[in-house]
Amino acid sequence: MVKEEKNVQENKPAKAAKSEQTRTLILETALRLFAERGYDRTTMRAIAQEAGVSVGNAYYYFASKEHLVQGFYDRIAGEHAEAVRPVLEGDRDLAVRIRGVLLGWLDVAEPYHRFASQFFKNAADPDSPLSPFSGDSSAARDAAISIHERCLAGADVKSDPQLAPLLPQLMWLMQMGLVLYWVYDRSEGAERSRRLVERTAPIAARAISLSRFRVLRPLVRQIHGLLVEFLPETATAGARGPGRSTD
Amino acid sequence: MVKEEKNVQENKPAKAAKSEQTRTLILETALRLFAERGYDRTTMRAIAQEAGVSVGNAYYYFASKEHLVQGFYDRIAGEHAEAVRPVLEGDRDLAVRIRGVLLGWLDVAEPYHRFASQFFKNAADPDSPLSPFSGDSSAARDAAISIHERCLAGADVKSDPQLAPLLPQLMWLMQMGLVLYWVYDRSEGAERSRRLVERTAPIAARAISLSRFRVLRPLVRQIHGLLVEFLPETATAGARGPGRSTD
DNA sequence: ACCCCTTCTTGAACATGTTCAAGAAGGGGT
DNA sequence: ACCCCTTCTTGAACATGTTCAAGAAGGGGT
Repeated sequence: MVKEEKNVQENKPAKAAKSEQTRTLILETALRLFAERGYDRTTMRAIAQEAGVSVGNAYYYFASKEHLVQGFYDRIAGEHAEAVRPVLEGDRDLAVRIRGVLLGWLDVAEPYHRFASQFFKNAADPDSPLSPFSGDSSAARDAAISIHERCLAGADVKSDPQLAPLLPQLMWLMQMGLVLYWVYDRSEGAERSRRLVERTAPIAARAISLSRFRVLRPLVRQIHGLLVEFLPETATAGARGPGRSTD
Repeated sequence: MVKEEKNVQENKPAKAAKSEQTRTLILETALRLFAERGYDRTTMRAIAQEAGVSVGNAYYYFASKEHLVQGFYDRIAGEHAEAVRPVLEGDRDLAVRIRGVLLGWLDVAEPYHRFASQFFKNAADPDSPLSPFSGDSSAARDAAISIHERCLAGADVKSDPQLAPLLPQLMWLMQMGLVLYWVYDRSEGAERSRRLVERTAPIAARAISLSRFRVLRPLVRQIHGLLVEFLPETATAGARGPGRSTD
């Protein structure tokens, strides 16, 4: 249901359905066990047993334990888009909107907080398909960037016109920073991460609206140049790790 | 030589020397093998065998394979401090100094670039002793922050007086961002990372010197408040992940 | 010289991610 | 009905980080 035909070529629908069913069963079982016991303490043997298949079969559908986590990203991205809808249709104050989007993410991600750090271990590996910059993650990434796009577009703030089109990606980077902080955050209910959002959102909003001031013109131009060079040109262009283009 | 008496209580010097010798032998062997074959492809068995000790003995001195990498951090930190000396005694222009410090790090780290991603996979796990925020990393972290301290202190730039004491840690965070980028950077000779430094250093310098302007006063105050709350109070205070204090 | 306590050292055993050869199931062409 | 080819499935075997009970080594107090 979430994604189809990845490891498997196109078949007759009936056949595919059966195969997809097994695949989904394994994935769902894995995500459930991850949530129950955490990533490290969920063994491939346990997943297989719980799903009623053999270990080898799990590896037939998923190249590694890490690949099982991809479904987690897609799920969070979808739920975030959903949760954030009222915010985007509500207040036009940028600080409020940014705050809502980021807190919304924290809400959606909360159930997975316990084992997020173990996911993240893999995400930090550029070679991992779980890396937020990898091609495999582009769907979730584009969805997130588009949220920030709408967040900015619906706000009553004018920013530097040259900078404006780059801001959604910049906000996404900021969100990645938040995610990083959140992963490390051990406080009750991710209290400190929420507080970080509360304090950061107005700063970001203020910085964005200040970007039109004359004193800041040279700085803003410099930042603009930096972003043009180092951000991928289009959000939907797919995988874009640093230097990937030169491989 | 690099660090003493960590796992081992104080003993008579002679005894300690022998123990320390074994410890060092294991560490050196491990670092050599890491450099030769990469982290993942160096097994604990291989390290033990190459060092002429038993696997169990390696675990007597190092709590885990990851702990062996700590030596790598210390080494890089030391070499960086060394490499950066001429920069800190040279030009007083802040942009030049920041550029020098960051490029210096890239130079020092270059030989390890190939394996960095494998190291960092573990470093991103907050529970890992390799996390740059962990207590085990505080020595290397403090060394790095102190470099930025000297970098800023020796520059001919006046920044907002309230913000000034927090800047070294902020610069260190920025450096962590660079490290993250560098880990992902696949370009020849980390070309793109170097370019990122070239473009970022003047921006950082400009932002720092702009921090005294009146228009920016409210923004700077907000940022200051944020940093006071979210940065550990003293660089040498030891482990300080988010919320660690509440555990 | 001897005893005892701490510090080191050992290698087998364990846990768990991953691979692999073997074969079962399914289905299409004849 | 039968053959063959692809798709699935199996569980034992493998690789490798980590633990542990056992004992060796060393040295200080008597």
